[in-house]
Amino acid sequence: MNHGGNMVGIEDVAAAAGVSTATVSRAIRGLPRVSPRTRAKILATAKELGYVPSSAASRLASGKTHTIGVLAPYVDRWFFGKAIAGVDRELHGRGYNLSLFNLGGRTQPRERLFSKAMVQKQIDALLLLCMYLHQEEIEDLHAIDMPLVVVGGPVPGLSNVGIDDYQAARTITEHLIELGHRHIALLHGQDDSDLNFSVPRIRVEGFHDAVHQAGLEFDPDTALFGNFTVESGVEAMRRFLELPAPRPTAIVCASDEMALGVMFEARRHGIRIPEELSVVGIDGHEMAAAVGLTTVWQDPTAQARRGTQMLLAELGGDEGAVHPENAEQRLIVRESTAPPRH
Amino acid sequence: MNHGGNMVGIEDVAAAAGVSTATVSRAIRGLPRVSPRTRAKILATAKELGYVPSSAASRLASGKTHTIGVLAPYVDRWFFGKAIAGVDRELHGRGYNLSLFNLGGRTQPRERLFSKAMVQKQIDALLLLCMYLHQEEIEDLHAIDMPLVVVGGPVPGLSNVGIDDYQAARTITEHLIELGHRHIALLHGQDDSDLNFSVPRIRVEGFHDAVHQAGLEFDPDTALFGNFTVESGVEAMRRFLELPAPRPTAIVCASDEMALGVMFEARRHGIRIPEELSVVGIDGHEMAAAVGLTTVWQDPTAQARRGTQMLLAELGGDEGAVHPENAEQRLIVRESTAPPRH
DNA sequence: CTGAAAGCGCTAACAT
DNA sequence: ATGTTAGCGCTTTCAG
Repeated sequence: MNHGGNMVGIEDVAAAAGVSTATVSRAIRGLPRVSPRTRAKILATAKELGYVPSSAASRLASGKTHTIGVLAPYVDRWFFGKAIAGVDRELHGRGYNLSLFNLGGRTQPRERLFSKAMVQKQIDALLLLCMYLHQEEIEDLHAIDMPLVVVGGPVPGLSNVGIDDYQAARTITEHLIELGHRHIALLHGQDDSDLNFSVPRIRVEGFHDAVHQAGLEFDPDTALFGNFTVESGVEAMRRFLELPAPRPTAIVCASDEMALGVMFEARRHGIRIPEELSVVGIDGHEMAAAVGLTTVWQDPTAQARRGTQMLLAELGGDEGAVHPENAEQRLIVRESTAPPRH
Repeated sequence: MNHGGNMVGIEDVAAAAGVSTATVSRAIRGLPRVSPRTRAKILATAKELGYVPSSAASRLASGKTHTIGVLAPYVDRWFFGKAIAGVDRELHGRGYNLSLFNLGGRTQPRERLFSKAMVQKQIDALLLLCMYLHQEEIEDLHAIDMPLVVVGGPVPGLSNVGIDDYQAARTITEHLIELGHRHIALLHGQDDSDLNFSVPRIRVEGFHDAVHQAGLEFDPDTALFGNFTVESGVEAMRRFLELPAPRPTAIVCASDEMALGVMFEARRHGIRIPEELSVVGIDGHEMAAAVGLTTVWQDPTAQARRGTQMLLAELGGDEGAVHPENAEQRLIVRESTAPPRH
């Protein structure tokens, strides 16, 4: 253990092992063209000396940062937390670092983070978590010259891994229809600025199509809005309760978090679920299971891992590794849905 | 916009502006000793040429990475997600990067991440999110030669910013006692390996002291265990229901997430809260508000921001900036608590 | 399979 | 206030 001062460098190892720095470099990075014996010796002395390569020097010389950037609009929300965990799990152990860029929900007044150069010099590849994007940001993204994948909602022109949101919304809505519901309310998920954030819109489309194809009508007055949070679900339920009778017998929420808010507030008002109101969500939040919410399950962690694998493969020279891919989703019927009473 | 190939370097800017690279460097970094005129000119040409400094070169030459490392046991749990968001918010705009090291809950078989050199070469400072630590890891931490702060539970010998967990547990327990409860159950928060993870233990102590000082006795049979997740709260409630009568009239949970699980499962079994059972938690989870859970609120985001500020100040030359600091906490009484019936 | 040497693109004295 | 000049510690041809 040598303290503070002069960290041991590659030259020290080279000298101690009686070889050149070039050989040490190859040996340590597991490159070929090093005899087993020399490699063993080098590795041994390196460990003995407590040598750790300077990533800064390595970056400069090689041009590789061994860092993956993750751009997320939030980190403290279900989908994003799960996804970030997935990226990390995939990176960990492969010697890659995870650099987190959290846009903190700020929408308008955010600098052009993607500006080619700014990001390009810090990371080898970018994983974008689904979010709203301004037109110019999308353009910047297209201009970025490095492996790039988006996890979650689709972004025009970019490869993404995620569920089929349209189908998810249809599935969950049809479940309600099959149970006999004819009057269904919708809690839109609408983010701060959804100019190009397609997930909310796509889910809504799935809902509408399911309703219309069943020959039902959607009463625009029963369209509620929320921003994907539990709180907004609570508020939406308050507004729902003010709707004139006959009220819808079911409500489809664009996310589990909002659905949970709806359920909580319903209970608070003594409305029994599912007897008086059926509630469904989309996502597969752990709490959804705990409260018995019927939903379409998805696994953001797995999606993020998949996206990361693609990025890594592409970096490893496997061209075309990054490509659009649909993720697993599954209807899970629990106790928040039942036939309407009438 | 020049594509791919040769990124413009500091020399290009220097040449174009008719100055030396040293001056360009100073100008761009906002250092003194540059006349306003030259600086303006340099900034202009830099922007015009689309120049962005190579962070790799800068790191190598200066020894500073402008990156803060965040070590977290989880990223997809309430406290951690909130905290990471806080760090990022503080870093963003100050030109610092956030490098996330997620231990993914793996406890035993994890390499010595803190190994001085390994981490030291990649970051300027470290923010540790409260978690269990093995003895040797604590030692490694002490050996690390850079600003270091822990957010959340205290770690022996290290500065931390967080709430007084002992007091939080006492407060919430005394609330129950004041309401008249004499028979109180406890849902311990116990992580995978809590050898040195003091938060659970400290909260339990607060609970016990409150109970004993009120002249009450704690029935060891009513000690339940969970791992801070909602699911574990659900399971704990199932075990609670198997307790022989007379059952406790209240239960204090070491975290809101567990308390939520308890509430959900209680409802499922038709147990009315608070009439038949009072439930309390600790944390201030958003959902706690939605379901009316009485709790001791805290703000992990603010704590993390504070910790980050200390780190940044210390890096800025402000020695002693990093120091232990208690964070705000507050009892929030909602609808999950009431006097016992009897 | 191994070594020599030229950078990678900045920063930091030290001069001027 | 500005320029000169060594490096920072690796990686990478190119030889041998």
